[in-house]
Amino acid sequence: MNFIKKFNLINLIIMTSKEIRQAFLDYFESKQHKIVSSAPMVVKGDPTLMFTNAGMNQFKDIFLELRQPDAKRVADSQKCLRVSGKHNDLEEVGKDTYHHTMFEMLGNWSFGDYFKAEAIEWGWEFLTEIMKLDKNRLYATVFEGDIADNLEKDTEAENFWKKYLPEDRILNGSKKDNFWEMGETGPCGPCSEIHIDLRTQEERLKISGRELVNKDHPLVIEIWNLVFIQFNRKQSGELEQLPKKHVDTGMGFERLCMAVQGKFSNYDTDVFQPIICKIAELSGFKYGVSDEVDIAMRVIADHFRTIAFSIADGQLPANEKAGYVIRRILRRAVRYAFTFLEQKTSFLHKLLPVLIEVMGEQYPEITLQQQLITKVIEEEELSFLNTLDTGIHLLNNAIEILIAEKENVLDGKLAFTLYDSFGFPPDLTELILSEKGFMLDKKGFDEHMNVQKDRSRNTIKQETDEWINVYDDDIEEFVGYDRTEARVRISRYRKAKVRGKDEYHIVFNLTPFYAESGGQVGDTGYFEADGEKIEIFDTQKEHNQIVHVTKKIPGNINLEFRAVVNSKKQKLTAANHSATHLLHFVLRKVIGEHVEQKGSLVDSEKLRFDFAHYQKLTVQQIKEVENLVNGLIRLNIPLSEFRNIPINEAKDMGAMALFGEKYGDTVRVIRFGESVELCGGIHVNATGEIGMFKIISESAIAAGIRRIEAITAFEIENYINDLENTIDSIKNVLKVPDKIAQKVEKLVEENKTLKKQVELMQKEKIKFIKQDLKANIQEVNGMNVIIAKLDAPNADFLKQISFDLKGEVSNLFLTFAAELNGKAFLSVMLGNELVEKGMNANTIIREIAKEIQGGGGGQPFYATAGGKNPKGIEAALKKCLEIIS
RNA sequence: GGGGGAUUAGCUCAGUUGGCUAGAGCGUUUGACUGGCAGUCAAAAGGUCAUCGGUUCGAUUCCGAUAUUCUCCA
Repeated sequence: MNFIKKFNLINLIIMTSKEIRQAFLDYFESKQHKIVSSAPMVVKGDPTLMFTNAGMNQFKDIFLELRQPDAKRVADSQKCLRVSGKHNDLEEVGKDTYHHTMFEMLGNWSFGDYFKAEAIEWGWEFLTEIMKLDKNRLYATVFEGDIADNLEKDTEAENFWKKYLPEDRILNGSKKDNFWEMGETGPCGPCSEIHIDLRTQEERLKISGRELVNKDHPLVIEIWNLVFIQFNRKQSGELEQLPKKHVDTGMGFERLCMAVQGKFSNYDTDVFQPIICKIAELSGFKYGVSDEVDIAMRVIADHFRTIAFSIADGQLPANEKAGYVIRRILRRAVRYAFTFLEQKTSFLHKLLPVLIEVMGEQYPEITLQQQLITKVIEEEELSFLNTLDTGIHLLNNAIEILIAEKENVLDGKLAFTLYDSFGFPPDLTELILSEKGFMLDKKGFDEHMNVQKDRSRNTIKQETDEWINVYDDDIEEFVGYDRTEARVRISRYRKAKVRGKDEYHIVFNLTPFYAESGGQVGDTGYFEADGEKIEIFDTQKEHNQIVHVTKKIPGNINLEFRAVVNSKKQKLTAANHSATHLLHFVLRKVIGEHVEQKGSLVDSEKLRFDFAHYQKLTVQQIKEVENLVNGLIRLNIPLSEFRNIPINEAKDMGAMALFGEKYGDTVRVIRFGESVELCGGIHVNATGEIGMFKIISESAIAAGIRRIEAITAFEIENYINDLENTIDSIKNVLKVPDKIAQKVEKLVEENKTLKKQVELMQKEKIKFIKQDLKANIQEVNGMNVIIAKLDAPNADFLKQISFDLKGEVSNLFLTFAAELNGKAFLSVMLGNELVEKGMNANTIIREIAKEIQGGGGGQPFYATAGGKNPKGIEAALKKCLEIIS
C-alpha cells in the first residue's frame, strides 16, 4: 500500500516517460518479479526471426520447455522492432499517430506460477491506481470461444474482470483478436486485452467507446495484452493442455505514455516531441501545419530511433538480411526528408544528440557508441542520396522518350527496373511523373513485383518435420569443454529438406560438439554404434538446443553411440579463437580503448575480426599488433577458464562485455593474462599452442568499421611455403640468387625502352612499306589502286598501314592480303571520294572472300575478311582487280 | 537463399542492329597571356574498356564462368 501512496504523490504532476517506465518496473518488483534487462533488438541464433518483435521473444525457449526459468516471475522493458514477417508495421508508420517500427514493450511474465487472477488484478491496479487512468475509459476483451478448435469461452477471465468492470465494458473477442499463437505450432492460449478510450468527452457522448474497441480507431486503442498460455498446438492442429500454465503480457510503452500524459498521439508525448522539435529546427518546417510535413516528421522520428538502436546493437546497414532491413528503413526516412522536408543533403545523423537525451539513460548503448552511430548514418544517407541522383537521371531519360513518343504513361516494367535494379522508390517515381504530367502503369509494376515475390518464395521452401522424441532427457548437456568424445543417446530428431536435399537434425542427451555461436563455427565429426558410422557435417544451435546435422539417421536410433569430434579441426579453430582474443586485447592497447568488437568469424582456416575504428591502420600499427600478439603467444600464457560465474564478478575481473549481447545470470570467462572476455567458445590450453599470428588483410567494411583477417599455426606454414615457392620460381625465371626487386625493376625499365624501340622500328618498317607501295600505285579508272600481298605480324599492322595510306593518297583503292596463323586474311580500304561515289568495301570484300572460303564485312570504307584457304589469296587479289577494271 | 544491374582515363560518367584504329567534363602536366593571386586560351600525357574463356573476318559491345560492387524479393 505504501508503494501505491508513493506514486500517488508523483502522479499529481504529469509523469515523464522515464518515470512511467520506472514505475512499471518498480511496481512488478514489488510483486516479487525479477527485473531483467532488454534483450538486443537484433536477434542472433534464431533462423526464424531477425528482430525481437515482442517482449516474450527472449523467453520463447522457456515456453517451449527447452530451458528452465531462473525466476518464476519476471518483468522488463523490451526494445522491439516490427518491420518484417507477420507483424509488419513499416508502411503504416507516420500515416497515423500510433504505429511504430521500434517501440518499447513493457511486460510481466509468470512461468508456471501465477495465472489469470493475478495478471488481471495487477494489470488493473497498475493502470488505475499507479498510472491513475480513468476507470471509466477502460475496456477488457475476453476470448469468446471457437467451435473449430472445440474451445469454450474464457469465462474464467471474464469473471475476474467482473470484479473491476461493469459487464457492458467487458467484450467478447474472436479467435483472430483474442487467441494468441506463437506460430503454426507450439504454445498458445486465450488472451485478454485492455483497451482505453482517449477521446474527448464530447466525442464519447456521441458514440460509445464500446462500439470502437478493435475498430482501428486512433484513440480507442489496445494498451495491454494479457496472454494466458495453457495449450500446445501440435502439427496435426490438435490442442493439448500444458502441464504448466504461463502468463505473457505486453503493454505498448509509447501508448501508455500517451494515455498517462493526456495526449492524442504517441508522437505528442515526451518520447517523440524532442526529436520532432529538432527535425523542425533543422529543416525549417513546422510540425502541425500540413499533413504531408507532419507525416514526414513522424516517419523520420520513428525510423531514426530504429536505425540508431540497431546500429548500437551491432546491426549495421547492409545489402542482405537484417542489415538490409535496417538500410531500407533508413532510406525510407531519407526519402521522406528529401521529398517533404526538402533535405537534399544528409541530416538524419544530426538527430542523435536529442535521442540520447531522451533514451540514453535507460539504454546506455546509444550514448557509448555515439560517434559510430553518427558516422554510419551519415555515410548511408550520402550513399542513398547518390542512388536517388542516379535514379532521377534515369527517370528523366525515360520521360524524354515518353515525350518523343507522345505517350503519357510510363511502362510498369521500366518503373520496376528502376526500383529493382537501382533502388529508386516507386512512390518517388510516381511523384516525379505526376509533377510533369505523366502517369505510372501501377498495375504493370505490381505484376512484375509479384513475379519476383513468387520466385523468391518458391526457392525458399525449407521444410522441417516435427521433432520426434526418442529418449526423454530434460537437460542437454554440453561436455565439449573437457572432452572431444562421449557416449550419447539420441533424445530427438527430425527430418528437414534443405534446397531439395534431405538432411537430419539430431539432438543428443549430451554432446561434445560445439554449436556455431559467438563467431566460432560448429564442430564436425561423426557418431557410431554397432558398426554404423554417421558423419556430422555441421552443428547449430536452435532455441538453446544443440542440433547435429547429418545426411542420414542410424538404423537403430535407440542405441548408445560414441560421438567423436574432429579434434584436429577443432584445435585449429581453437587456436584462431584464442588468437582473436589476443588480437582484440592488443588492438585496444595499440589504437585505443574505443575499439569495440563488431563481429567475428572463427573457423579452422582463419579468423576475421570486425571492430569500430575510424581510419586505416598504418603499416607500422599492423606490425606492432602482430609483434605484440606474437609476444603474448611466446609467453605461453595458460588459459584460466571460469564457468558459471555471476556477471558482476566477471565485470570486476575486467571482462569486456559486448553491448547488445544478452547474457544469462552466470557467464563463462576466458582469461589469458590481461585479456579477459566473456566467451562460450573453445580455446587453447596455453597461448603457445597458437604457434604464430599473421595479419593477412586489413580493410574497411562500413563507415567506422574495419576488418582484420589473420591466420595462425599451420596456416602460417602454408602461407610461408606458398611465398617461398613463388619467390623461388621468380628467382628461377630471373636466374638471380637475390635482389629480386632490383632485377625486376631493371627488367621493367628495359621492357619499356624495348617496346618503344619496337614501336619505332615498326613505324620505320611501315614507312618503308608505304613508300614501296606508293611507288607501285596503278591507275585504274581514275582510282589509285594498290593490291598487294604482304608479310604481316598481325591484322592490326595492316590496319595501321591502311589508315595511314588513306590519309596520304587520294582516290585510294587498297587491298591487302596476308597469311596469318595458316589462315588467309584480306582487307579493303577505300578513300572517301570513292565511298561518296557509292563504292562499298563491304560488298567487295564479301565477293573476293569467296576465293579464300571465308566471309567478312565492315564499314563502307574499310572491311576485313578471313578464310581457311590461304591458297586462294592469289585468286582473290586477281578477282579484286577484275571487279574494279 | 533467389532475381536484376554495374565494372570504360586519377575522379564522375557517355558510348545499340558487333566495325567511327575508344569519347566528354573535372583533375594532372606543359606552353602562352597577366605585375602577382586567380583566371582565360592552347596543347599534351593518361585506357590490357574488371579477369578468364567462347562465338566471329572483327568483341568495349553478343554468350558463359569468375571476381568486386549496387539493388530488389524472401
